[in-house]
Amino acid sequence: MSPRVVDKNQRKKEIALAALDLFAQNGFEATSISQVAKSAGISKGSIYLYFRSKEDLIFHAVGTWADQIMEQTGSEVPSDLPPPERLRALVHAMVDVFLADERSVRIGAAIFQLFLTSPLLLSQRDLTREVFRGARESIVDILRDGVSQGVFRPETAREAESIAINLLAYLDGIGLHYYMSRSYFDLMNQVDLYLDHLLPNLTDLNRRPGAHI
Amino acid sequence: MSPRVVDKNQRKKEIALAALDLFAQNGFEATSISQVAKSAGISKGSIYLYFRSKEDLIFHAVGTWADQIMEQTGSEVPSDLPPPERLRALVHAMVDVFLADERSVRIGAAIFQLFLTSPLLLSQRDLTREVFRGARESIVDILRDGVSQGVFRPETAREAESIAINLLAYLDGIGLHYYMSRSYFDLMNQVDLYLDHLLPNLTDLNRRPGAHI
DNA sequence: TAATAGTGACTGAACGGTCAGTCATTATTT
DNA sequence: AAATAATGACTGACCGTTCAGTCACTATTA
Repeated sequence: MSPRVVDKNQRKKEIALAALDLFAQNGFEATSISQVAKSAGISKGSIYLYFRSKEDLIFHAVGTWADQIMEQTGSEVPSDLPPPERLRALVHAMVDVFLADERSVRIGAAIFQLFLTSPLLLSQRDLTREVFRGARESIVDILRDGVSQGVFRPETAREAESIAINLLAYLDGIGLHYYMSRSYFDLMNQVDLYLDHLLPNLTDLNRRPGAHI
Repeated sequence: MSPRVVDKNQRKKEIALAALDLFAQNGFEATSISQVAKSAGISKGSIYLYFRSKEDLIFHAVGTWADQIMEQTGSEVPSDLPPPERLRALVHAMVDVFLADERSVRIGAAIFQLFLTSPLLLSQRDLTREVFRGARESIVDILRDGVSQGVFRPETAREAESIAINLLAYLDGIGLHYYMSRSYFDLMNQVDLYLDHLLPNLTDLNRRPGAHI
């Protein structure tokens, strides 16, 4: 029935990954379909055998990227550590997987801008929000775990969501700043400083909140 | 002998401001000169009487925006407060001026991406780095001031630069996340939580660093 | 005052180039 | 032969940029 058989899904993924590299280098708009085709070693027309439009290609490229990030981060954190160290290990894994790879930061920045400028494009199935939700839940789990073990202050459970939101926002911010002013500061040192300032607030059982003013 | 005279600089600023709105909405690349001309109420050709190129227009638009931001932020912080409250006031001012205005966050995000994808374009006179430097120095000044007044721990002086870097990175990150998932969390609450977790580390004179693990 | 000459702001058509997307054709398999 | 995969020339739209010409206004002249 059918001649030369190609694994459509596999090929789709290959093209998406080739596209992802170009997107990371030049952004979505500045990357042309012709470039993607050349980089993937196929013709321009063939792209449209696998993707309905450039928008569709962007969507799938971002999707495969998000999958990779989620997979890698999750598999790097040992689950038998005490909560404070587990939190640190998770953050380090996030930095290793996401922030230490310039390509990922570039893609992240491009996605951010896409979100801000044309919300309709990605918000339909909002993939990236899924990524953030996964990361946020991992952090909240550790915090709640620490409270029930008596290692973290009880208030931490109530603030867990907000703490996670701040932590993830910080990581994105420091990643952007890092690649804007390369070699200006040490990325991991900054991240550890953040944790050094955060953790005492969670562990010091005697500290009264708001006592600093 | 002489025809109608317009204030070239004034007109230039008007066009730049009109362009800025479009840039904030659609990003730099997706905004065409025709759109800018239409929005500014002049013809396409006239743009090139005031700017050498689109790149030149982008540069001036970002410049006027940066000037506005710097001006507004600086003028909002009373200088006679004790350092901890002064730091909080400065951060609040930054949030008010920069983060509470969606347009500014959008422009910021666009600049970030421009930096990452085509560093040559803006890095020539790197305006935005100037903005960050100004903000960073304001924070460092407050921290050093607090140490010499005996309100902040002596170590704070040594860490001042790193603390400022983290704070600014956090603010950018939380701003981006805020406008990505609108109405999901309260911006100022999150920022105050960050400060609540930071300030005790600066003020508690008895705390030993790194004692949390 | 009235006519005119001189000026720079401004215009919009046009240009070369690039883009996303299409489709008639060819290559490769069963 | 039949069916599908793959191609790349092609299209129309739009881009940034240019430029010859127009216009509104003013200074000078009569």
